[in-house]
Amino acid sequence: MPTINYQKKNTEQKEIVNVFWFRRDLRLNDNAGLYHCLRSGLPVIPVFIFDTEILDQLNDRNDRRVEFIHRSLMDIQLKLASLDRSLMILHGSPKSVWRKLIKDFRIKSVYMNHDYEPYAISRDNEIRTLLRKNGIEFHSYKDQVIFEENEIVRENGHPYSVYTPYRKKWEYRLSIKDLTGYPSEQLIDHFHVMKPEKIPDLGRLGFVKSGFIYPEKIIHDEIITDYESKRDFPGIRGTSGLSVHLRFGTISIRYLVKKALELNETWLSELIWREFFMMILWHFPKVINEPFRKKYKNIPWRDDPEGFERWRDGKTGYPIVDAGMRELNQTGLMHNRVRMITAGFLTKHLLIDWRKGERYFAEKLLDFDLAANNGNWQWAAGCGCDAAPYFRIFNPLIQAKKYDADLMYIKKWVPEVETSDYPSPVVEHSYARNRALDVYKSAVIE
DNA sequence: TGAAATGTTGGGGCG
DNA sequence: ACGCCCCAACATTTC
Repeated sequence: MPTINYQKKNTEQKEIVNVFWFRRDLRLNDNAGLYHCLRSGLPVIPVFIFDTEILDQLNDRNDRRVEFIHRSLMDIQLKLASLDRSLMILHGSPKSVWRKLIKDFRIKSVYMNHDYEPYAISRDNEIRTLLRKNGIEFHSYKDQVIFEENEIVRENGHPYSVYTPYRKKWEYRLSIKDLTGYPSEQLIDHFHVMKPEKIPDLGRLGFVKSGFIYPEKIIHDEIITDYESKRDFPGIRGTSGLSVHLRFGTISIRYLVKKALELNETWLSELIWREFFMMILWHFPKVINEPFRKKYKNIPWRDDPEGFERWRDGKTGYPIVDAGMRELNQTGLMHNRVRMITAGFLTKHLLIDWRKGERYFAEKLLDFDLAANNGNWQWAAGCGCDAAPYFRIFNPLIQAKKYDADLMYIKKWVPEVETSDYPSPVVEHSYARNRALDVYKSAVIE
């Protein structure tokens, strides 16, 4: 029998481990990839990488998302520490960090969950190649969505570009097994025993605290049940407020869909919109830079730095628009109806390129998700798949009257609204409306 | 997930 | 009682 001498001296004492890589799935319970990893039979080292490729691009050192991630990691760490386990927090480019991990540990397999954005796909391809070169297995699982890009397609195999038939097929395809949870939390003792590592504070990551309020992770059944009747009123608590938890995976989509089936069909539909836009981005990554519908590509957007600034700072002179922008600036969130109104205002009333608004939301939104943000901005601009026709223009005064009649929302964010300090409208509504109609009409190729 | 413009209807005031 | 006008309310079309 031949002797295989495969152990190098410096790895001789090292235990073989598997690694789980946390990314957009910052939770211990019902986590598909984590579950499979913990069942692998080897001790598991959980890692998170503060990716400098992403962090270095953030303009603001006061970024609520970094703080949200930081807080979520602390929650995980607290739980692990109570069992003498530890999350490993690393900082650097994924490639350099993985090179180091490969050196420091004797890794058999690396587990993670699929991540679908273009950057994540290329990052994961690179890491997969690196691991493979080093003889390490790579396992990735569906976890972030119920159905992936190719699971809900038309009869001819092509992707949908209209929401309603997509939703119908999605609901038709859904079965109990798609919602089965992964009891990863019950396997916590399969993590490698190690001394709990201290999580570096935000300052060491180059960020500052923002006076950030962690959005609650509680599902209030009554809010979901009353969703249709209350969701359009920004002055009351009518939406679930769970978007950020979906964004970072601090809550499981399978659990939320189960709740939706129990409580409210319309709310389920919102969860399906999320997968619809993810599917669109996956199949048509060009939408990041271009309108989904080509015939909208020649709209002569106005160059209007002052208008943009007034929109950005919540000083347009339209109370509902200003309230929304100030809510965004102050909290990192904005009520969904108001997102539609503010996006419509920038694209239609100011005729400013939707990409500028998209970029601003991307910078500010705590729940920022590339697919949803892009899809919804294109919807507002009229150039997206299944978008509102361009001539559906919101009147910000009517919207305010309909959805914030008592000024609860407006007064909260624009306290000076009824005083002389409040600016006059940046542009008169009916003038702006007609201008938008004219410009779109002559620029859209029919 | 719109709003404005235009058309229609019907009740009531009034000659 | 009747026709005419006004106008609110609702419906339809248009952007």
